[in-house]
Amino acid sequence: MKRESVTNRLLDELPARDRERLLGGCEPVELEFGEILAEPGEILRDVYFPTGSFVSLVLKVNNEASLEVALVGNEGMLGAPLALGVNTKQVHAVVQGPGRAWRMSAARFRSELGSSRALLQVIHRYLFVRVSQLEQTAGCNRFHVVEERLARYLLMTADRSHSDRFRITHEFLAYMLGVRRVGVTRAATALRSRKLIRYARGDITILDRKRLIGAACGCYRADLATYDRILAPPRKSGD
Amino acid sequence: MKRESVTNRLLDELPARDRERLLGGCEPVELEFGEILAEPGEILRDVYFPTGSFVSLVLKVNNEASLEVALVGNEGMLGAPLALGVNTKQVHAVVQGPGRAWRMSAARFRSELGSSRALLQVIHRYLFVRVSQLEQTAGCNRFHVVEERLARYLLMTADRSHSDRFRITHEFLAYMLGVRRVGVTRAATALRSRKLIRYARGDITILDRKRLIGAACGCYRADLATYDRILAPPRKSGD
DNA sequence: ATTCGTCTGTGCGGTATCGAACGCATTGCT
DNA sequence: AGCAATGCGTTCGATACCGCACAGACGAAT
Repeated sequence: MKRESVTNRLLDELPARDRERLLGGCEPVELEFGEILAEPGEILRDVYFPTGSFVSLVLKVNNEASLEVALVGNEGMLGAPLALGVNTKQVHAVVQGPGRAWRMSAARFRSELGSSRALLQVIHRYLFVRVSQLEQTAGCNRFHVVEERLARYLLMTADRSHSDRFRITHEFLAYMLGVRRVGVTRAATALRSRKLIRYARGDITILDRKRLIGAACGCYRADLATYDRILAPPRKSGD
Repeated sequence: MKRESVTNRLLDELPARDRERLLGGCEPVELEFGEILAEPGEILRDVYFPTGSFVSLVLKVNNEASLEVALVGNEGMLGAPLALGVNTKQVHAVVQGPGRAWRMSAARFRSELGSSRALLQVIHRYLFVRVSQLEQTAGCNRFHVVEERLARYLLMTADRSHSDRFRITHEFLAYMLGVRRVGVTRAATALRSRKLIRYARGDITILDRKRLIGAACGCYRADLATYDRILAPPRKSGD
């Protein structure tokens, strides 16, 4: 089910030479579910390039409500804002999918940004994608019903876990979507009754990916399109 | 009411030498209400540094609903993502407050970014602020009621128009907040009955700024704090 | 085997907002 | 002066979601 030797797509974009040097400054780490990689206000010590793992960035509002503002897997990285010269986080970074990642010290990453023009360009483009997807998510949270948002979120999670089956509870989903747990249960029940998903005690399986995409709002497809358009070729006039 | 000789705060951050050279590449323009400066998918031709004017960035969802994702006045600029090497917009840029702005060609701006380290740093920090405020807005749209959001929005507009009195209709506010016009009317009526604002046919006046801040959600103050923390001194280790 | 904690399902009343429709006042145009 | 357009206010029923509460079902630990 789970593909082997998953790599990081940002690193894949780099020329072999730049990638090798970057990886030379990285160490492989195994991230565990629930691990906190950063808290708001902290100085950012390390950056992460997930390969098998993925990380939720969660915003807390009024110290009670919460909402996920980004989901970072092997298509991205944690700590990209360092490229903007700011070394603090505004949000919580929580490991949602356990697995491997490359870790590099913030200082080394900044130094690498200075040495590799290709790296800078990729990170810049990735930041742009993140902004675009954040805009999309803002609209999604405002206009789309829980069931559509849940479907979108499950698809995003499946993509980043490289599997149609993964672990996540209704409680956790509620936390990420900024709704009540009961709201998730209702939406999940609806999706299940349509045979799009199956689940039991935190073990979720996507049964019909195509139709689940249909049940999700267009934001899922829009996110994918944005990523492909900005981060994949064709390269135009340089950075 | 309206202060004279309003400048742009990003430009103000630059050393005099860099600012002068940048302004040398700019021309002053007078932006009119409703003018469209950019549409999604277009190639970005010019960047703008508003001084007296301000511009709404509006996201369209499903070609029907709409939502403002940023409000750019003399505290910011339009076209900052060029610094990320991407020259297209995802959103609509509509002039909401008429007035002056400095305009510069996208090409020249990119060239200036290469020549002025101070400029690059300021733009980078501004981008970070925009991301943070976007995250805040995403949460705001999800959790806060229309009345709070309206109060916040009026305060933001007042700040950028450098006046407690400005023109904006309920219809337009509804468009920006992503709610029905009737929803705005109800919220506005409530604020008026509390003597926080006064309005008639698109002519809005903030009567009690302090208490209006109290009526707004904390997102307004949070945005201001983020801006001051990131863009104002103290400068730390470099970009 | 029993207990306990976790995960999921259901039911109830309350509320913010929606969609649609209509009335009225002011402004601007001819 | 007359007329149309614009801006604002109100009402109606519908709906999505909320907060709270409780009940069953499964799994792990003692």
